[in-house]
Amino acid sequence: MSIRVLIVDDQALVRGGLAMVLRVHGDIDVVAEAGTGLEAIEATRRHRPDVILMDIRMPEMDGLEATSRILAEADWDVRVLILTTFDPDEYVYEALRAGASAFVLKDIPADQLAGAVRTVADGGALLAPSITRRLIGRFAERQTLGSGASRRVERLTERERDVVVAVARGSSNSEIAKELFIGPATVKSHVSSVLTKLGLRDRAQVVVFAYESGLVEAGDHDIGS
Amino acid sequence: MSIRVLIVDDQALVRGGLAMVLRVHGDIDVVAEAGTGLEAIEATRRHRPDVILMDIRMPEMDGLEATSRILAEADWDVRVLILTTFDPDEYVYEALRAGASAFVLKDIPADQLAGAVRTVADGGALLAPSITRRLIGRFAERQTLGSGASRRVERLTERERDVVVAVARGSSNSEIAKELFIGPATVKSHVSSVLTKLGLRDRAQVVVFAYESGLVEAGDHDIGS
DNA sequence: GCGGCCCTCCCCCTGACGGGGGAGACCGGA
DNA sequence: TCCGGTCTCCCCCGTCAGGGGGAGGGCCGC
Repeated sequence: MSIRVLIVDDQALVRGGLAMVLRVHGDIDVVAEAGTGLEAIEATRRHRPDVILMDIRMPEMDGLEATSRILAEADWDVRVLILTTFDPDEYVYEALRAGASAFVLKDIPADQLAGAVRTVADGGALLAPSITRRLIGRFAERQTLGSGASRRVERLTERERDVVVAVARGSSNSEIAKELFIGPATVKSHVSSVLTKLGLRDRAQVVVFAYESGLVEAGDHDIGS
Repeated sequence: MSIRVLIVDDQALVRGGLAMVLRVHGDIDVVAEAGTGLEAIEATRRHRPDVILMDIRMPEMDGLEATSRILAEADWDVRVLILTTFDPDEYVYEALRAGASAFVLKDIPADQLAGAVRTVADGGALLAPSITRRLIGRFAERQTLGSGASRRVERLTERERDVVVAVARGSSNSEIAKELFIGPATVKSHVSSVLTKLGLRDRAQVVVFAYESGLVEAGDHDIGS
């Protein structure tokens, strides 16, 4: 069964070129084209494509907005491949947030485009090499930025780390005492030694330290009701 | 000028196959092979390759450890392309942390391998589609997880957000007063309304909220001396 | 003009937090 | 064996944080 593709770009010439490039592959079927975000939504509803090649800069709703809306309302498996000329940071991150499965630049060789479409239709994801590089950079940074701080983490005893983690969840001393099955006085003394060892002043700074050192990570838990 | 490549894999047969696949491309020069992590380090020192195809599972130091060490000591531009059979999560993240530029599976078509080597040599990065998918997933999660919390952020006034950010740096009320050029009493009242509006108890929980909602991000600032 | 919201600042009060110092018990290494 | 580190807990005490309540001025919209 062939892959049903929708091409979205405000330049008819580009759409035609892409369609031509893709049609030579027997397993890819270009079912429709659209020139604006609104048209893309409409065409998606009507033709129910598997993969959408989406440009970003377009009149009447850009590709990112269209992507969000399409993915929000689609009740079948549709994947969006962002295909753009430039690669400004914000676009990439917005696109990924919008739910795009791929972000490739228009300088991609024609033969690789078909491969990209297949990869995306297959449930895979791919990014332009330069973007992958930045994403990895951001990721690796998150993992290593605590290097200065994590050296100090090692000065803490195991129990002290337990207390730090509990503090970093927003627990009070008495709550921590219950969590760890020890007395409140013990928690106090642990907190005190943590403050001394890390050169911090109060529990709020302990929370900051915990996040910055990677001891806890955003998303590990909820806060508030 | 051709790309100098070092192939590291504990199975001679695999090394031979990879070398053969790559040698048919005129711009790629396989300068050495290694069968263990230690040999990889040694071969890297001697041959100074541009790109290293690195297997993970090997006797005498695995590929991740070898990657870290090589990148730590190299005084020239060398990039590591991890080439493995499986793709367990931990390996990927460890590999990226170790500084790898690419992570591809051995099921990659032969002709794309050369392209991957060129991409990496060019300063780009690439990941197997399934891995890219997970990485994007993690990234998008980071961006959206604050959705529940960020709705509550909107209930705060601008000044209150200023205070929250300051609190999330570990500042005391009097310090915040100086930072914002207002009186300590004003800070107190802002903090109080923040606590009320967000349903929190103390400033430590405010810090947690700030990180979890994305109002501040790990890496935005340092803590302690 | 009036009400509502925001920002600014004040009072008092309670309680949790954090500093200082000490102590007993356990464990592992010198 | 004794010493050092860790974990447990105690007391006293000062301070800062947070709750409650109030107040004046500025801005905006009705």
